[in-house]
Amino acid sequence: MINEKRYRVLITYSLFPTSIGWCGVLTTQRGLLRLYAGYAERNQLLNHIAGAVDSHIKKVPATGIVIDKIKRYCSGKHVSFEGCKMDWSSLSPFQQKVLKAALKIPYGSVETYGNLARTIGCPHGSRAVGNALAKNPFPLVIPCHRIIRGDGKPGGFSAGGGVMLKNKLLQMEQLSLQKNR
DNA sequence: AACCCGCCCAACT
DNA sequence: AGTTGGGCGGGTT
Repeated sequence: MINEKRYRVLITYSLFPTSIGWCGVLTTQRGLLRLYAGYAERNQLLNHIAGAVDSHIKKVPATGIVIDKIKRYCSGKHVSFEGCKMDWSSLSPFQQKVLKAALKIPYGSVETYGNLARTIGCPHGSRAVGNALAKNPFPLVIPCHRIIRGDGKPGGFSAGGGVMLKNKLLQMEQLSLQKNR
């Protein structure tokens, strides 16, 4: 449960619609705390956030560099999220390792769970990698949708929208690259 | 410490 | 196209 007292910081939230559904961010002064993406209804997203947060948090306008990038990414642009400040404080060392490795997968390309496990020095940890990615607090920004199964199937996707959204994002990235060739 | 689960994988059938 | 056993981190009791 997300709690301002535990984090010892103020948390604010913003909601905004995109072409892949309603998105939202939770932010502290340390940076991005949570990112939600792909909700069909604004209220679904609101309920989800309300269920994850243990205190009253302040709503702020959906502006700023990160939100801007998310909006541009969702509209099919080739966006780099490099330089986005994120609050990693609630994540285990293993999860941080997995997510930071995932961050290096370039726009428009994919990697398998097994290969990612190998690159972080955990050769038989594919399933553990999947577990860590399932709890990715920053979908889109950390492109967990670019990690697929070894047999070519998409695998799972726990962010709003599920595997449908995962496929849509991959397709969107392919299309964007083809256009700019 | 034991137990269970999960965005998996390779090697089978 | 299913099934099986292995493998791993993390949460729960």
